Amino acid sequence: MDPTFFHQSTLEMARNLLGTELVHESREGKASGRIVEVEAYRGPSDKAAHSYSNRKTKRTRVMFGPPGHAYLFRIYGMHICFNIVTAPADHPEAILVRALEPVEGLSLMAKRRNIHLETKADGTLKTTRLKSLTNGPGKLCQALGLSMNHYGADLTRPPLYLRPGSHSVSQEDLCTGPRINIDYAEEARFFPWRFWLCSHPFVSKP
DNA sequence: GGGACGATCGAT
DNA sequence: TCGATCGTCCCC
Repeated sequence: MDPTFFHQSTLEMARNLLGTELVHESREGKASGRIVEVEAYRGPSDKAAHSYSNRKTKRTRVMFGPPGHAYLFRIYGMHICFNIVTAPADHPEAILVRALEPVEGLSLMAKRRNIHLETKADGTLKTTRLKSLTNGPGKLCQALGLSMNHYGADLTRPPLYLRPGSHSVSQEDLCTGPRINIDYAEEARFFPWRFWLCSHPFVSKP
C-alpha cells in the first residue's frame, strides 16, 4: 500500500480499508486475507477507545506515534487483537480489524487455528469451518500468526503489510453500525463506527 | 503490592 | 449464557 494511504482521516480510512488485503509473511509461510469488517476508535473523546482522555501507557504508546503502524493488545488473557494506527502523531486513533476473508495460506491458517478443513465430495471446502478461521478479531490474529512481537510494526513493508485488494468495493456494499462489545462506553456505544461489507459471509456478527 | 477487568472465543 | 485466563492499569 502506498504510504500516503495512511494520511486520511480515521473514518475515511476505515471505509477504504474494506476490500484491501492484510498479509503476513513468516518462516512458516505466507498467509493473507481480505478485510471485510473494521471498527474505528478515536481517542481522546471516544470513551470506548483505549486512548480515551489521552491515556498514554505502555500499551497505548504506539497510537501516539505516526499512522501506518500496528497496535496490538492482549485481551481476556488469551487473545490478541490487531489494529492499524491512524491520524498524525499525538492523535491516538486506530482501526480494529474484526474479520477477514482468507486469500492465501488457508492450510497454514487452519493449522494455526487447530481447525481441520474438510472437503466435500466435489473437492470444495466445507464452509462452516472455513468461516471460523478469520471471522473475529482474535481468530484472525491466530490465523495470521500475529503476536505482541508485531507491536509497532511498519505496515508498509514485509513481514506484515497491507496491499490493495483485487476486487473493488462499491458504496452500496458498505454497511455501518454501532461497535461490538463496548457496552461500558456510555454515549460512545452508539457511534456508528463499525464498517463491514453487507452480508459478507466472513463478518463476525451478521 | 493487590485486585478488578476486558475492542473474545467456544462450548452448552 | 457462561467460564477460561492473565497482562495491564489503577488504586491502596
